[in-house]
Amino acid sequence: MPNRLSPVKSSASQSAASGSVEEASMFLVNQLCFAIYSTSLAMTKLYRPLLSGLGVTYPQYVVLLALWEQDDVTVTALGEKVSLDSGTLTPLLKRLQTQGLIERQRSAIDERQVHIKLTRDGASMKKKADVIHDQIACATECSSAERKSLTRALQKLRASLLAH
Amino acid sequence: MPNRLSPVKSSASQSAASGSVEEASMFLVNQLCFAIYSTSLAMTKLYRPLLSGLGVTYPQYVVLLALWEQDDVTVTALGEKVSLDSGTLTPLLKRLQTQGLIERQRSAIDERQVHIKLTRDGASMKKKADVIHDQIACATECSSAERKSLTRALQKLRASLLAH
DNA sequence: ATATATTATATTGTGTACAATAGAGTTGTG
DNA sequence: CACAACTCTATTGTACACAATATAATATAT
Repeated sequence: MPNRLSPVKSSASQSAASGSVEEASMFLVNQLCFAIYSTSLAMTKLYRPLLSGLGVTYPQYVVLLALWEQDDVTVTALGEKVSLDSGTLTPLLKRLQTQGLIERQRSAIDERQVHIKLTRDGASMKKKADVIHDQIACATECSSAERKSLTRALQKLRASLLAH
Repeated sequence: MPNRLSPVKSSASQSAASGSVEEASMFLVNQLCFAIYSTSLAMTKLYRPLLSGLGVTYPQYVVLLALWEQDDVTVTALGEKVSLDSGTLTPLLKRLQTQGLIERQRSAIDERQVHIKLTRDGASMKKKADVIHDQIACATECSSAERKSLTRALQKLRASLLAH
């Protein structure tokens, strides 16, 4: 059911790039922000089939990466590391818990805090994830030096964006 | 109500970076994919307050950018340009229509197609958006050449990712 | 000690993303 | 023409993201 749309004669061609185009930088595809946005989408799209074998999404994988690096952290500490707030993390962590990859334990010392710990399954998943890391690195068709350089440029950009 | 969490003594410190870390590239913050992901989040976070003045989100703004460049396009053509499918675009376009920024007209020639056209309001919003574009460019703290170089590197990376 | 402020996590509501599917419309082939 | 294959958009269901808010616990100030 194509909801309430008055049919009309379709006029194919139309205007292009109206207004003062100082140069190509005004075009959508040449905007830095769109490049970041669309590359991020492409990246998660590539990860999806690889991670589905582990039963996790890319954001969940990022949380696991953080935990493999430092286990037994609070939700807030984890959120700072992966750059997500409780509104995103709480349901995400519940899903990881349901899958038996992590445990959530409220601290007895400060009962506001919830400590996140890897289970045996969650910890052992690291080995399989290392393979995926290599597959993605290969798909980038970048040398290690290129990846490192691009990563540093993005880190610098991100810091500038967060400062404003 | 902190749902069913058995309280325990909190043990603050713990292991770090177990396993064979060839070098710093294994750390989350030094991974290219996380840099893209987190920079994309930081970017939309910076856009949000600026775009809220126009009453649109960043993805909606991207769609408008595409339409300012080429008006009267089908949903599929728009989707290819902004890299989104109908599952995302259909509800997004309905919101833009509700706000009176676009019109959706089913083609009489090929009734499968829906043509998206800017309204007067939608077209005139471009001027305000140009100001935002400049503000964001400023926040990047990058020179025009740096932005261009980074954009090109991301375009190349995205093409590689999409090819796999 | 008690009121106040602050902190940590959870909840609610809106808006993406996208896989999978549906369904109407069009095209190609015999 | 019949009819299968294909195209285009919409729908459904799951999972982020995040602002705003809620709630309980802790810290601070008086």
